[in-house]
Amino acid sequence: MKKLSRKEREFLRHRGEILDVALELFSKRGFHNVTMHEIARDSEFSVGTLYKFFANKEDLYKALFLEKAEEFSLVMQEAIEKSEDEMSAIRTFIDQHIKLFMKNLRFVQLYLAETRGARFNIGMGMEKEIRQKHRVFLTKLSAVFKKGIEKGIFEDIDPYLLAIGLEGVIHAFLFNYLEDPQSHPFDTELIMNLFFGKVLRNAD
Amino acid sequence: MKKLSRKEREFLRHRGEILDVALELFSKRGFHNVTMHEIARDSEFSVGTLYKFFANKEDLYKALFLEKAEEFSLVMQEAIEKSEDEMSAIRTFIDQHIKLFMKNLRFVQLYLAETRGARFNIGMGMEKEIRQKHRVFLTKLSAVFKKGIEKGIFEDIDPYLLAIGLEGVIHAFLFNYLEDPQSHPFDTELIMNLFFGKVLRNAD
Amino acid sequence: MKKLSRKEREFLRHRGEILDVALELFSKRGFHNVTMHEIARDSEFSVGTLYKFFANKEDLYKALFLEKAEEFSLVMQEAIEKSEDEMSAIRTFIDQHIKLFMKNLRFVQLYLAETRGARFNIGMGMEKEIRQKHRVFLTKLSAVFKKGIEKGIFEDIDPYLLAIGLEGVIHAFLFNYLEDPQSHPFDTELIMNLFFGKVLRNAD
Amino acid sequence: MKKLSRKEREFLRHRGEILDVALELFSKRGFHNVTMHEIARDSEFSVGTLYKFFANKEDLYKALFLEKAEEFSLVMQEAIEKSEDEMSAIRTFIDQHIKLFMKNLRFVQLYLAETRGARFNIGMGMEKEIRQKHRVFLTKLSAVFKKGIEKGIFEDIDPYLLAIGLEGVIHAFLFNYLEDPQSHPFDTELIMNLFFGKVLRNAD
DNA sequence: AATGAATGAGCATTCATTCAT
DNA sequence: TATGAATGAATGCTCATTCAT
Repeated sequence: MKKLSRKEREFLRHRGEILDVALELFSKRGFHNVTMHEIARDSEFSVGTLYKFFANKEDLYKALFLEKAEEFSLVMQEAIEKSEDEMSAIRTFIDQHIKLFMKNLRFVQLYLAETRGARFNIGMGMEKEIRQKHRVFLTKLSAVFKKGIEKGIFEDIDPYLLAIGLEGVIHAFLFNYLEDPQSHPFDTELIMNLFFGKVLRNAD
Repeated sequence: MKKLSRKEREFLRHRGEILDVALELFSKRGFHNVTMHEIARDSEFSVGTLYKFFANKEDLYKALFLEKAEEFSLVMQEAIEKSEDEMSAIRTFIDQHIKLFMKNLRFVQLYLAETRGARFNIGMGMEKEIRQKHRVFLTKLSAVFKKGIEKGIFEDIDPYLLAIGLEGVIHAFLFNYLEDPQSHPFDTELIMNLFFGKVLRNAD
Repeated sequence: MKKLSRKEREFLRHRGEILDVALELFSKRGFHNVTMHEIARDSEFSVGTLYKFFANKEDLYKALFLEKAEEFSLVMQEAIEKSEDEMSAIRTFIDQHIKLFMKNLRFVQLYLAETRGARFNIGMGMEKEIRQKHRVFLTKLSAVFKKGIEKGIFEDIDPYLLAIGLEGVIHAFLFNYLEDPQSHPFDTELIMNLFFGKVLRNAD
Repeated sequence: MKKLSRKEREFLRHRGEILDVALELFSKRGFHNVTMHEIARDSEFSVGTLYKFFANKEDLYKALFLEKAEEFSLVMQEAIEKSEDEMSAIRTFIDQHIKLFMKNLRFVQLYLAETRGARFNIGMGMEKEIRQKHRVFLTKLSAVFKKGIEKGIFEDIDPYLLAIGLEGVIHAFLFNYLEDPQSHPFDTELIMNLFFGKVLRNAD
C-alpha cells in the first residue's frame, strides 16, 4: 500500500526474525518453557531490543499467534467464498486447510494447542479473542453447510455442528501427521469420502 | 477387594481431596499458572503435606492425569469389547465417550489439552506415556473398523484413520460443548449419522 | 550411685540408642545434612519420641557432643593427674589420648571438626561452652609443663603454647589416620621423640 | 598479562566484592548458616546478580575456597622450593605460613575448618579436591624432610609424619591466635625451637 | 506414653523486565 | 538506538517442630 522507509522495512524485517525464532521455540517447548533470553540469543538480538518490539513476553506470543492465525483465517475464508457451489467450497476448504497447515507445521503445533489447549498459556487475555475469531470463522463455514441444506444437498443437521465436525476430522488427521508423519497418509478426497457418507458401505 | 485400615482410608481420602482441588485449578488455569501454595490453600492442607503425597508438582499433575486417563481408557475399551457387532461397538463407544466426558468436564479440559496441546506442560516426561497409551487405544478402536471392513460393513479406508476421525469429531463436539454448553446440542445418533454417511442427501 | 527404677534405666538406654545413631549420622554427614527423621528412622523411634528426649535438634547434638567430650576430658585429666612426674604425665596423656580416640573414631570426627571447625554447626550456643572447657583442659595440661619448666626439665617456653602444640601434633596425626588408616603409622614414642628435642633441656 | 576491557575488569571487581562479602559471612557462620539473600544484601547486589556470577550457593563457596587455597598453596610451595638448604626451607615455610595466615584471618577460619572439619559443608564435592591438593602439598613438604634425613640433618622419622606434625603445630598456634589474639604470642623461632629438638640430630 | 501426620517458616533459584551507558 | 547487567518478586521444595489420637 504505502511506501515504507528503509527504517520501517528494517524494523519489520527484524520483527519478523524475532517472531520466527519465537515460533520455533514456542512450538517446541510451549510458552512457559521458553525464556526471553533464549529468544534473544537465537534471534541474535539483545533482550532489551525484544522489548522495543513487544511490550512483554505475552505480547510477543500474542503477536506471533494472532498474526498468523489471521493469515490462516483469511486464506480459509477465501477458499470458502470464492467457490461456486457448496460442495466445491467444502472441498476447497479442506484442500487449502491441509496445504496451509502442511506449509506451517511449526505454527500448527501452536494452533492446535491453543484452539484446544484451553486456557493454558496466557491467562484469559488472548483466549477470548482467539475463540471469538474461531467462532466467526466456523459460522462462515457453517453458512456454506446451511445453504447446502437449504438447497437440499445436505441432510438437515445443525450446520454449525457440521462445521465443527469437519474441522475436528481435519485437525485430528493433521495432528496425527504431526506426531508421526510417515504413517497413515490422507488427502482431501479421503476426508470428503469420510465426511460425505462413504464409510458405511451398504448405506442405502 | 482388600480391607484398608482407617489410616490407609484416610490417606487415600486426603490424597483424593488434593487431587480434586488440583484438577479444579489445573483445568482452569493450566499447569504453569497454578502454584503449590494455591493447591495447599484450596485443599486446606499445608504445602508440606502436599509433598507427603506427591514427590513434586509434576508428580502431582501426572498422578492426576494418568489415573483418570487410565480409568477413561478402561471404560472406553470395555465399551468397544463387550459389544456384539462392529456397528453397535462404535455406537456404544460414542455413547460411553459422551457420557463419561459429560460427567468429568473438569478433567476433559485437561485431557483435550494434553492429547492435543503438544509438549507444553511437562517436558517429555508424561508426554510419551500419554501418547503411547492413546495410540494403543486408537489401535483397539481401529481393530473394530478393520473387522467391519473385512466383513464388508465399512468402506475400505485405513481403519486407524477412521478411528482418529471418529474421535476427532466427538472431541470437537465435546470441546464446543465445554465452551458453550447451551448451544448446538448433539447426541450419539447425530454422530452416528454424521459419521456413517448421512450428511450427503442423495448419497447414492 | 543411686538405684534406678526399670523406667529410668529404660529411659537412659533409649536415650543412649538415639545418641549412638545420631553420632553415626552426624559424624558421617555433619549437623546440617542429617534430618531428625533420619535419626528417628535409624534409631527405630518416632520423631515425636526424639523430642521427648531432647528439646530440639541442637540440643540433641549438644548432648551428644558435650557428654562424650566430658568423658574424654575426664579420662585425659586423670591421665595427667595421677602420674608421678611431669615426663610420664605427658607420656600417659599422649598414650591415653591416642587410645581413647582410636576407640571412638566416629566421635573424633565430630570432635576435631568442632574444636577447629570454628562456629559452623550451631550458632554460638555450644561454641563457647566447648571452647571454655577446652581452655580449662589445656590450662591443666600446661600446668604440667609449667611445673616441668620450674623443675628445669623443660625449656622455658610458654607452657600454654606447649600444651597447644602437643595437642596439635597429636590431632594432626589422628586426623591423618582417620583419612587414611593404612598409611603412616605412629605411636606415643614417636610423638615423644618428635616433641621432646629442644624442649627437653638436657638434650645436649 | 592480558589487557582486560572495562567490562571484564568491572566483572572481576564485582565478582571479587561478592566473594569478599561471602568470605566474611561464611567464615563467621559457616556454609549452612548464611543465606544467599544475606550475601546479596551485604554485597549490595541483588540475588539474581549473585547467580550471574556463580551457578549456585555451593559453587560460590567452592570458588571462594579453592581460589584462595590455590593461592596459599602456591606461596607455600615457593617458600619451600626456593630455599637453599632443608633447614632454611622449613624456616621459610613456617615464616610464610604465619605471615600469609595473619594477613588472611577470615579465610583461615574457613581453611582450618575445611581441612579438619570433615565432610561437613558440602557433600563430597569439593572435599576430595581439597584433600587431594593438601596431600600433594604435604608430600612436597615431606620431600624436604626426606632430603634432610638423607643428609643426616634430621632424625629418621617418617617424613610425611614430620610434615603433618609441623603443620599441626603451626595450625594449632594459629587457631589459638584466632580465638584469642592477645594471649600467647608465638613466632617462627619458637616453632623452630619446639620442633627441632630430637629431630635435629646434632642437637647434642 | 508414643506416634507420625500435619504444619509453615524459610531457603535456593529463576526469569520477566528495567534502565544506565 | 541498542545493549545486557542488574533487579527482585515469585515459586518449588525442605525439614524442624507440634499435637491430636
